Amino acid sequence: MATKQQEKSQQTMRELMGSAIELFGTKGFASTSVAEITDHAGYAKGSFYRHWNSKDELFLQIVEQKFKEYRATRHDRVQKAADLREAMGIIWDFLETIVADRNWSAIFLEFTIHAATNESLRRLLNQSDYRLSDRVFADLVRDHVTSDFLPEKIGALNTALFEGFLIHRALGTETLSLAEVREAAIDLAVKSGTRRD
Amino acid sequence: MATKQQEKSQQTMRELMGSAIELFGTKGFASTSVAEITDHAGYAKGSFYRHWNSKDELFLQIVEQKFKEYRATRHDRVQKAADLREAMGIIWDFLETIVADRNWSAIFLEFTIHAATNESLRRLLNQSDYRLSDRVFADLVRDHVTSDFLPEKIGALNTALFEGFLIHRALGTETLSLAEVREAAIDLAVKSGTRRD
DNA sequence: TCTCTGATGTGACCATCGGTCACTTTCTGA
DNA sequence: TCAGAAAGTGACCGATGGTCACATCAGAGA
Repeated sequence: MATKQQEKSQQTMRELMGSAIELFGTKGFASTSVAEITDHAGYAKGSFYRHWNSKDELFLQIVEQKFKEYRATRHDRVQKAADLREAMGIIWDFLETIVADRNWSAIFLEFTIHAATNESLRRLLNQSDYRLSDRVFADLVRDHVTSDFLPEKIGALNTALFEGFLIHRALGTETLSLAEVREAAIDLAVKSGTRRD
Repeated sequence: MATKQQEKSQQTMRELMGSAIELFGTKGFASTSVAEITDHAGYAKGSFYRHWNSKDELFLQIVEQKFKEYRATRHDRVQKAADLREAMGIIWDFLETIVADRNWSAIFLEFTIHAATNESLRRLLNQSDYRLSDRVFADLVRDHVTSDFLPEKIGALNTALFEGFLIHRALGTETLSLAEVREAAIDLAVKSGTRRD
């Protein structure tokens, strides 16, 4: 179906994206220049802008792809939870998948803050394809919440605690382990999501 | 004591810093250029580098000053707490002082992430003069912790939740109110800091 | 009062950045 | 075969953080 030109174009995009993933992954978003990405892949800088309108746009595409991968390794398990605590455990298994991608969790954080000062980028990033979404979390726990605490708020508390932990890690603070944050977050969710007696 | 030259130099620094505080406060750290800061204060760009070695250095100085102000409005009350819950309440009064400085809490976040990728800047920022410190928090709650959960970890959980909330706010997510985060954080601290029965 | 020294102030200059565009090369379909 | 479209190129643009040779000025010693 695809013509030789289209094939070539997609091959170039793959090469540039591979180069970008490698460089972003080692140097971060801001510290990696477009020229470095193209040089490393053996192209001229202009080629980059044939395929993407901006560095941000390529990065968003990488984020989307990475989150798809994360979800692929975890998503099949999310519906089987019997209660809120188990649902939270499955959610934190997913979050641990992200943390395991050592460099990238810090780079997501970097890009998130970068996007916060840009209206349209911020709107894009708030979509669930590009980020942990309060809404997605809410859908996962909704059936198990017996209190009148909104499921969305449980999701928001969890993502806040998770991203706050990422900041600590990015700064090299070793006070908290992931396991401890996980336990605290789950306790918090169970406490607020269970009807008080 | 100070010669007229020293006087002049300090006056210039004050003017440049005032200009910087105003511009950072409205446009953020990255989006404010050194040339803008000096222009707005009526100096040439070179003058800036007579007084500071970098844009980062000036910003650190501003952060230090601002945290000193925050502490000044709150610090006198911290020792009076009767129990862990009350100590946490006082700590969150302090955190609310920071949140109340609407733009700046977002800008601290921006600079924190910016500093995370720079070894020496990161080390500096981890000092308590420039940041919420797990250690300072720990000292405030230590006397009221009856479980064997480390006070430092209580501090870290709190700052993580707080800074995670700042990310949500920076992205314009309105799911959580500050009051709700405060309540969750205090519950979390009381739960983990109180001996289980 | 004059002069020398060192601190303050200046703006042209530098390398680098994200992004643009006129141009060349390569491919496609009639 | 050949015209037009798409892919690839690199000089160029304006803006950035930072530098530096030079100008200006305050103040101590003569």
